[in-house]
Amino acid sequence: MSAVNIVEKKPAAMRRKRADKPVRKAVMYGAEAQTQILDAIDELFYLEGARAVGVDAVVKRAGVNKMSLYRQFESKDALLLHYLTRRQERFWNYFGESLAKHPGKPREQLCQFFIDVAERAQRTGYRGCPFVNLAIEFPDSAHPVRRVVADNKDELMARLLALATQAGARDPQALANGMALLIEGAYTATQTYAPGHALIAAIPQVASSMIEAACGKSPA
Amino acid sequence: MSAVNIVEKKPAAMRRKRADKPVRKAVMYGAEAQTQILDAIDELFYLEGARAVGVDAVVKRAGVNKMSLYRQFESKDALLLHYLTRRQERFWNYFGESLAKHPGKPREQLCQFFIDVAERAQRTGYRGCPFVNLAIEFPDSAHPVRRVVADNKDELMARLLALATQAGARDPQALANGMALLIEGAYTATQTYAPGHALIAAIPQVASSMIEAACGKSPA
DNA sequence: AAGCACTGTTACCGATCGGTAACAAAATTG
DNA sequence: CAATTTTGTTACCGATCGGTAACAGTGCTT
Repeated sequence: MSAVNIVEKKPAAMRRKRADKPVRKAVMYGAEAQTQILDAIDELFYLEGARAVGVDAVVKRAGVNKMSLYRQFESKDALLLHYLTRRQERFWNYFGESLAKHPGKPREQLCQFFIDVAERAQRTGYRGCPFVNLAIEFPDSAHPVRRVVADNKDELMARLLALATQAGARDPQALANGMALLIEGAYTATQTYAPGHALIAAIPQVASSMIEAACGKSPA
Repeated sequence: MSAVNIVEKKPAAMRRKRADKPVRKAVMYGAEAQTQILDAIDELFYLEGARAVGVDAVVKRAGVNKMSLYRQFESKDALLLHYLTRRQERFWNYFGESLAKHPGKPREQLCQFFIDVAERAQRTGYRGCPFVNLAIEFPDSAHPVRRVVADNKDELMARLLALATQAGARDPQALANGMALLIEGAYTATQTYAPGHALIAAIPQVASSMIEAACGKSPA
């Protein structure tokens, strides 16, 4: 649980059989195992927590053998980093989708992101922000996953600052700070407050009030 | 890790020896072990995480024998609840101290709480909100610790609503929601953003802006 | 056909998890 | 004093942790 290597040991046999003779059993099974493992950890680590889920649970869920896992990935730490990269892709997809709903309207874009977060938070199986969860599950700030989390948050802050500037905020950095804290708070509140608490539904209103206060009444 | 019992198995021998004859070795050692265990978990669970710390680490830190622990406490779950109650006392102490700095001035009281949170967050060994951490470490919302956490947050929300009302907010519930989200965000940001990030120092400003926007310019 | 690279499977490693049985010494009780 | 309760200690329980050695089967390449 310490060494790190984001890349797999081998690119795995990707070549197909010569023609389409009946595929017997084995070839390029490694790549298949890899995708099934990635799918398994994406779900298990998120839903049950990275610490709570052992590799035995992963291989069972993925339907592969433990050795098949360790031939594709260096260690559980490597699994964690793969999990993080996939979750990161998903996050920026969400972020981009929210913004795409209001092209050229930064204020509406910011608001929409909170609307969408609040909406996802109501869905069953929602477990908050995977980065937040990992950061808290691994208290040692020197752990490799913590760096990835911090990088993600830095990138988020940069995007927020850009949006706040475009939105015409009087103090863009102040608004970006407020948005950032609100986002972390929204994620966490979904886990600390009782399920279905009214606070979650109120997230978009709090955000839009903050934006309005920072930019002025009329949409610039 | 499932059954719960907040009370100890036995109140433990609290009676002293007849006079003050030389205390040989054993009597009322149980109570002493109890306090040392409570001190140990208060530190270990917070700093390293409740899941990561095993009972062996607890007894080692407490300087007691494992059987001494299990004669005082039912299970590790019981330890968790004791840990929570102590942390809860501490939290409300902090909360009360912040408010006591500005008696009768709810706006300043609210601001002060954020100032003090941000100050504590800079201290070494700060690991965020113990309730947040426990909620995330135990994904199962049916786990006993989750109820305690939810209760704590409900109580916090009630206090915030009272303060927001006293502060003369136009929409007290809206301000209380904002404060609640900001608090969760502040706690979490200390763990997700890189150590010493400027965002943490900016917490009080964000809070005071929000309060000002909700109450109006002049201190009512 | 031979050699090689990779596969799946089993069985295992030492360490740690939460928790306990059992016993001897000590202190309290009568 | 004798009897009982509480103490400290050791050794252990089955389960799970992350990780691996070893081997037989399979397909590809030459």
